[in-house]
Amino acid sequence: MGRGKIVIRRIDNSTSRQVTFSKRRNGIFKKARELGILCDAEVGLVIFSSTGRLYEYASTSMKSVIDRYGRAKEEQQLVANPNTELKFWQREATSLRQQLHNLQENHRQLMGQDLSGLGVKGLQNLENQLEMSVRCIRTKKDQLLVDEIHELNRKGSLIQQDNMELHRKVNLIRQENAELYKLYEKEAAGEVNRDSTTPYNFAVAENANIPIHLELNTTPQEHDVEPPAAPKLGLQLNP
Amino acid sequence: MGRGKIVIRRIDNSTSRQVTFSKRRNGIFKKARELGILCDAEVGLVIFSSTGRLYEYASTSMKSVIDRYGRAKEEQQLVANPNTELKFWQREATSLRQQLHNLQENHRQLMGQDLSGLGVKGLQNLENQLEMSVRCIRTKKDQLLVDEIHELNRKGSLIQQDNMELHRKVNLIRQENAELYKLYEKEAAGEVNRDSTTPYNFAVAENANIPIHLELNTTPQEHDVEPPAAPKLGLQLNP
DNA sequence: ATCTATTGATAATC
DNA sequence: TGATTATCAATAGAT
Repeated sequence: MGRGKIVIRRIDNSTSRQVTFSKRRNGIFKKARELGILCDAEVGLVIFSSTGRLYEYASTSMKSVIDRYGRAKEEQQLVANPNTELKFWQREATSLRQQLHNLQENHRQLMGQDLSGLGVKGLQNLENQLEMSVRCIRTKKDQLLVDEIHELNRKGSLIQQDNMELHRKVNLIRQENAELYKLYEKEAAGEVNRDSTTPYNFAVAENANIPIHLELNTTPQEHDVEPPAAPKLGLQLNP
Repeated sequence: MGRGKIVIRRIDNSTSRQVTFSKRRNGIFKKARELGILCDAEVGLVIFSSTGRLYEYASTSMKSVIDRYGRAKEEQQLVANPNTELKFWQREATSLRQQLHNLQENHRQLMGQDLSGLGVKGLQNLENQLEMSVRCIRTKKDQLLVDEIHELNRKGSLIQQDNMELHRKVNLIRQENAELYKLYEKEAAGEVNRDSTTPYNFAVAENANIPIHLELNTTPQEHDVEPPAAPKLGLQLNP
């Protein structure tokens, strides 16, 4: 792949050799990277130039690659100490990596990707599973909304009770005042001179006839597994 | 560098991924070998496939490369100090466990379980994601079914053509026979004595009027992303 | 470094 | 898998 064909043998000219080294080094690093990404592989590449310089590429980390290599080849003599605990953790990591890999595959399929390995049957199963999930989630969501509505209704009820209580008290006080007012008028008519100052200012009746009418919908929303329409958010009032 | 350009991202289809892995693995090994020879370099290449299989190439020996690498990086303590090594693996396991845990949680939620940590907003997101997944899966499944129907229709068309061809031939032969029969009758009536044996037995007309009528639905199913109803499986005939 | 004519690698296909 | 080929990518050689 160049202006001319070449035979694969050591390039004598040191300049050409270095130039070729540079070009091909970049090429092979690119290839290594692409292989790692395209094929989901762990790749480690170490190159020492003829001048002794080190160039390296690793899709994960060189340490990870070399360690994994050592384990794969069962050459733990690289790790002079055949430590049982060390082995334990290495096996643990391997196992976890495997689980992670499986779960990732599963996860991708649940996300609707990477479906090429599945037939109609498998896709049907997946679809059913997802629909079941959606039902669960909808149920949960609806439950939350219903709970919220109940809570709001409960608070509303309390407030309404308070309100009625206050209303009752207001009425009582109003009556009381009305009576006091009558008493005062009578006294003022009989004895005008005894006390000309008006100690109290009765300004009660003006607020007495507000029609307080707040009724909360306290009947709970029926909680179907699949409600015919999405429940409306918020407190619902029946005026 | 192939029939079509590709983008460098993980290949979804696991078969293609493996095929590509095989080809590119060979390619990169060849490149590594050539680089080593042409440029007088020491090269070490380690590849773990996504299934965990190890492939390796070293211009000298992998041990030599790794040792030299270790010396070059002056990280021999990683291999020498079992304590550091142990800690590394413990951290590795912790990290993997964490990833696994996150993914498992996510996975359970995608399966409609363990939804208690989510609010209405989160549930809505989850629901949307799942519905997107279901759409992907349905699209894929429908495509498979539609392909199957097309294939059946194609085969049906071929058979029908065969059938019509045969029908045409039968008619030709029937005509021929009818003419031969007339010829024979004429001869038998005019020269009764010359040849009294009947050499042929014409029994043709009885099968000639079978009404062959087989029409296949050759119009392809429209392939909407979201078909209004699930397509019916199998070959559809228009009688 | 940069530029191309070429060879080489490989994606798609069977 | 293993071959085949149309294409794209890498690179040898020149500048």
